[in-house]
Amino acid sequence: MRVLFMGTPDIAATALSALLEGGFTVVGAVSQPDRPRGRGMTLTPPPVKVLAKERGIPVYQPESLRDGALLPLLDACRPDVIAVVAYGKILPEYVLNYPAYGCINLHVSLLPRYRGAAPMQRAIMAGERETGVCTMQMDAGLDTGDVLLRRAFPISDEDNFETVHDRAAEIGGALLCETLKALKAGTVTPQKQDASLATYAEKITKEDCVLDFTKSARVLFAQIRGLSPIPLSFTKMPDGKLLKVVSASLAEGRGRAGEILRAESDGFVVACGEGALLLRTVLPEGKGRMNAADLLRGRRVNVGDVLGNV
RNA sequence: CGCGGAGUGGAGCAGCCUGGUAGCUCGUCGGGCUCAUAACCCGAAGGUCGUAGGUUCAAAUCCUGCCUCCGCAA
Repeated sequence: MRVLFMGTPDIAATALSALLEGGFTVVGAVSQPDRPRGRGMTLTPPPVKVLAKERGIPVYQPESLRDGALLPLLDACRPDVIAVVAYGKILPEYVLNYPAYGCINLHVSLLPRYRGAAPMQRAIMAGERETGVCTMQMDAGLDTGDVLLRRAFPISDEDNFETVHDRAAEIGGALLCETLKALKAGTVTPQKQDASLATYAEKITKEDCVLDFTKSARVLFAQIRGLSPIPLSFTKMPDGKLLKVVSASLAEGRGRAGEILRAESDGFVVACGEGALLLRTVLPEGKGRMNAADLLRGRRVNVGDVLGNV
C-alpha cells in the first residue's frame, strides 16, 4: 500500500514515525512551508519535514492546495491512501477523492465530541476524565467523516496537555497503522458520527489563557493543566507583570479571589472563588520557569498580595 | 537585523542610574530552645559579581566586544 503522508507538527511526526516502523511504504510527505519561528524569527522547518528528510522521503510544502496544486504530486506518487495528521489546511475534494482508499485522518478526541483545532486542550480544560484518538474517513466537513477505529484513554489530575499529547501521539500512531492494515484487509466498518452529539474544540486564544480567580479552584485547575506547558495560563502580579502558571494543585483556604494566602515549601496558595490553588511552578514575565516558592523568596510577590487584580 | 528581560555564594532576588566595606528572603552545616515543628534563637561555611578588554587612584557598578540563558510575538 502506497501511503502519502500529510502533517506538520510534532504529533504528526510521531505518527509518521509509527508508519515507517510499521513497514508502510510512505511515498511522500506533505507539510506546511517553513515558517519564521522562535527568537530572531529563524526560518524553521516543521517536524514532519525534518523526519521525512532524515528517512529519505520526498517532502512537499505547497503554500496552497487550491486549483489542483497537488495534482502533479498525486500523479507522481500514485498513493493508495493519504494519511493526514494535523496538517493544518483543509483538503479540497480533488485530494480527498484521489486515492482508492481516500484520506484517513487521525484526530485526538472521542468523536463526535471535540471536533476541530484544540481537542486535547479543550477536553482537559473541561475537566473530562477521558479522551481518546480516532481515525476517520475524511469527507468535506471539519472532522465529520465516518469513524474507522477509536481508542479511549483516561485523563487524571496529574495529566496536562503535554502528557495527554504524548500519550495521544503514541496511541494514535499505533491506531493509524492498525487502521491502514484493516482498510486493506477490508475488516473495518465505518461508523457514522452522531452529529447531534458533536462539540467543537475552538482554537486556543489568549483570552482562554486568562486565569479568573473568581472561578472555582477545580475549574482553574483544569484550565492550568489544559494549557500547560503550551501556551500556559496566566495572571498578573501586583506590579502589573505577567505571571504564567505552569503547574498547580488543589489546596485548602479561603480569602479574596486571587489573594495569596500563605507560603508553602513548594509554592504558595491562592484563594479562588471556591476553594484554593497551590501554585507550584510559575513563569514570571521575562524570566524562566521557577518554583513558585522562589517567587516569594525573591520578594516579587508577598503573602497578602492579590493576583490578577490589575 | 521582529520586541524585550537576565547572567551576583546552593535557590530566588537587591545593589548598577548618582564608581569606593558583598546586602535581602531562603537553603546548607553546627549549637540552643521546645512535647513538637517547613516554628523560634545563636553561630558558621560558601561568591574570580558570565567572559575579554577599556576608562579610573579605585569597577558588580561606566564604555566596547564576545558567550550563555529566558519571556513575548510568530
